[in-house]
Amino acid sequence: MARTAEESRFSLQKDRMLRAAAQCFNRKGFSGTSLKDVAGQLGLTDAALYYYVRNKEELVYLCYLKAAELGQAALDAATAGGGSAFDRVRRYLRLHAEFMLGEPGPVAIMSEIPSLKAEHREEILRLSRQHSAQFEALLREGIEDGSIAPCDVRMTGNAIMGALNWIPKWHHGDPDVAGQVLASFPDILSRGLVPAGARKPPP
Amino acid sequence: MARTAEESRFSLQKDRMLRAAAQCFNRKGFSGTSLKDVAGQLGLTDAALYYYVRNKEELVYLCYLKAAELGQAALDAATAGGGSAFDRVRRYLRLHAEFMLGEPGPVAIMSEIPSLKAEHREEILRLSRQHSAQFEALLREGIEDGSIAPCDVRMTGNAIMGALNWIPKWHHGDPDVAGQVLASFPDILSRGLVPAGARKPPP
DNA sequence: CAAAAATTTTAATCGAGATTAAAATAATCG
DNA sequence: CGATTATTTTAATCTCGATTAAAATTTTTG
Repeated sequence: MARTAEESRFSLQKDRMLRAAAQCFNRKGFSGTSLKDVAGQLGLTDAALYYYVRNKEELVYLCYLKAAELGQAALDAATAGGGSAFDRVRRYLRLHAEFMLGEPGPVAIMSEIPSLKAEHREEILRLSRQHSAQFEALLREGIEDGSIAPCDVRMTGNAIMGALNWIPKWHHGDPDVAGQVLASFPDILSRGLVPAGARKPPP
Repeated sequence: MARTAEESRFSLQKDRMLRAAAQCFNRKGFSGTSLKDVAGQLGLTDAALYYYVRNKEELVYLCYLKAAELGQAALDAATAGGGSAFDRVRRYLRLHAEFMLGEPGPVAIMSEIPSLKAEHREEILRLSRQHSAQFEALLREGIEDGSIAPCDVRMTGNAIMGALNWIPKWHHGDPDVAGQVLASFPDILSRGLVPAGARKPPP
């Protein structure tokens, strides 16, 4: 069997597992979901999961890792496009919202950080801080180029992230709602960033 | 023993218990916290909790009930003061932020809703929806009196609630940070609500 | 102080879920 | 096809935490 084929098949299965796990963790939390729950969604026995993963903790860890990866990708994609910092922020808001609405929706689990073993926790927190820092840098850039009103970037970043991260708590897979979110969140969250005087008065 | 004295002492102890429980639930989630954890914080044995509560589920339920009560109080207090709808929203933002920063911080647990038994879940969801509805009504009022820019009130409400509810995830009891939150969140979250043209241009 | 009520502890039960090892099955390769 | 590897299941173990009943302790009351 070719190594690449082997690995691709393996990671396909593993990917399904991670999606299932993330879904469960989002619904019931780390301690609240049993391996049987996750395995059940895949039509497997709980013991089968140990073929892919060393233990339950590693399962959350991998979910987080993938979440971090996707989040980073969203941030990169938004930043890459060019335009004013404000424009890039807006793109990011859209992409992040899409991300939070998406099936695997791994990010919402961020509540389960305490369940990670110290080593993994450090790594995930580092990635998370890095992500925040990058977003805050973007805001700062916007303040300098004048496309964003001066503000406490740390707090503003936290507010925006919170609004986005909270989405899975009330969006219960309803596609109509998803549409509304995508249509309105970028506006709602970027509106407060517009510098005073840059808003066009009503006609 | 006078009935009132008896009850007040009882509820005092019970209150301590609920605070401890809420704190644990926020940290480790429902399934993640053992009764021993909660009891430990009170210097009691796990079994002692059963004197105050029928079982673990009732513990979360009571936490939620208290959270709903406090949240409602904040909303009432903000609404009572009068002023434009925008002013009332701002007061609410401040009070809600204080609430989320406060010691018992019971609200963040909203993740644990699935752990409630159907009957309790219904009640809590009802209260939660009622709270949201009231806030949205306030936004709608502001749109009508012109103090708030037209928007999708449902989504705007969700965004603001999310930003507030997420606070406990990153505020780890640091009093400095608490100060920054109170100083900036009302601004940050209300800035986007200001109608176009109503913002004073820079001098 | 002694009885009654309130509060907490001890000790025991009980099931659930994580983890493991060995066995069974399925897939792939030469 | 037969051998080898990959995947999953069975069955067993083991710990932890919820729950309960009975006993002990503390508090209150008359």
